[in-house]
Amino acid sequence: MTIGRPKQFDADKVVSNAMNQFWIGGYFSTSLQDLLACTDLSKSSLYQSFGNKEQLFIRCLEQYEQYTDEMLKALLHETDSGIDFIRLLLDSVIDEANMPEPKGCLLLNTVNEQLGNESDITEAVNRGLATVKKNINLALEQAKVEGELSSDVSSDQMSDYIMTTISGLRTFVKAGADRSSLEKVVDLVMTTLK
Amino acid sequence: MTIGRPKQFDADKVVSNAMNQFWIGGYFSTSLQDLLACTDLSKSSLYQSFGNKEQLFIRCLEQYEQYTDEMLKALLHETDSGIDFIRLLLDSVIDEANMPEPKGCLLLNTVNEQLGNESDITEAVNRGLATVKKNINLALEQAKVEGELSSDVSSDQMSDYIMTTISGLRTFVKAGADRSSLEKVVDLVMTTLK
DNA sequence: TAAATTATGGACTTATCGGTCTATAATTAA
DNA sequence: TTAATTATAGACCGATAAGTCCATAATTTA
Repeated sequence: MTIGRPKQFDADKVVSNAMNQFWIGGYFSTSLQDLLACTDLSKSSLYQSFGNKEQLFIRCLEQYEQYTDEMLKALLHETDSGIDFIRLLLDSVIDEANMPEPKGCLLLNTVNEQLGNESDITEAVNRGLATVKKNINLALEQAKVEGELSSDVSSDQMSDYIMTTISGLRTFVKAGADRSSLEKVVDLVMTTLK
Repeated sequence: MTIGRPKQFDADKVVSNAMNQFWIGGYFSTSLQDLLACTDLSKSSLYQSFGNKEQLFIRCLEQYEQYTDEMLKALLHETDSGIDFIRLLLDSVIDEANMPEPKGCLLLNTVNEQLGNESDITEAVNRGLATVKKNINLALEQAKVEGELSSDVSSDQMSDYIMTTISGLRTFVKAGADRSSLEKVVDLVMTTLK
């Protein structure tokens, strides 16, 4: 048994709250004050339990990766076809259009923050993006089996392409683009999948 | 004639230097100290001549828009076909891949900074993006005239699509993606243009 | 040369940043 | 009940942020 006062908080819940704050505000703009407020932790507890802002952020990125992985796997599982999965994915991206403050994707947001030489963060982000890509790859492979996608095309190349378009769409959602114009872009992207 | 000591600096040159600093570091992370260093201005001169950081930034965005517009017009003029222009444009985007610190596009960088309610900045960014899109649109119209692009496709829709892919490519350049994989994505994008 | 005008240098202000440290409260096993 | 251990609150720190202000230097016209 461990000796001493037990933790007064659930670490996963703390990370979850911090993750949402980082998601909304970004790494740089999220202050320690913000983190203390959304986690209901004291400064000492946060530093003692999570090290510092950067280490907490990395835990948030890892939790985000895990959540996203689960979400994508569930979506693929409940979708009839791999192509439909891609379509649903792209639609979900532009669902944020015309919303007051679209959050986008925490991983892509972080890439675009240009954090420079914070290599630990960069690595966590790239692990997360690789996980997303893997799920897209799975969907494309499934589409090939289903005969909806030519087996000639490289799933790897195509999943890079889908990732790229998702990223672009997310940026234009943030730029305030109309949903209707983004829908037309999605239509065009989907024509590539055949 | 104006009375008093004349300005000791060229305003356009100051804006140009500041623009480069913002381009490298982003709006948020570029401090007044950085701006004073790269412009060789004193704090008083900067505030007296340019108002504040935000107003200076907006002038930088406008200069960036102007430079980019000139650059794109020149490129289109010296390119044989509208399709070649698009290809060259996409290639130039991924030319930054595997470079130590890719700067990307100042306008897209700014969108991704999520500056919230700084509406003057948002407007300047969207003006700039509209200018870029207009040039892409011109190239697509030219491609139609040249018979390289079906007149059935909507240039407006297609230029939104090209803008989206450029944005996505820029993000993945920053994420450290290989040039070779990005080239394959560009190949896939180009197949849409026919 | 004098008066008017503008540019400039730099001290100063207020706020906030991430992070440290110490004293104390809480909880455990023995 | 005591000793060990951990959690917590909050004062404190140095650095830096954007921005203000005033005295002074420079240049003009008259």
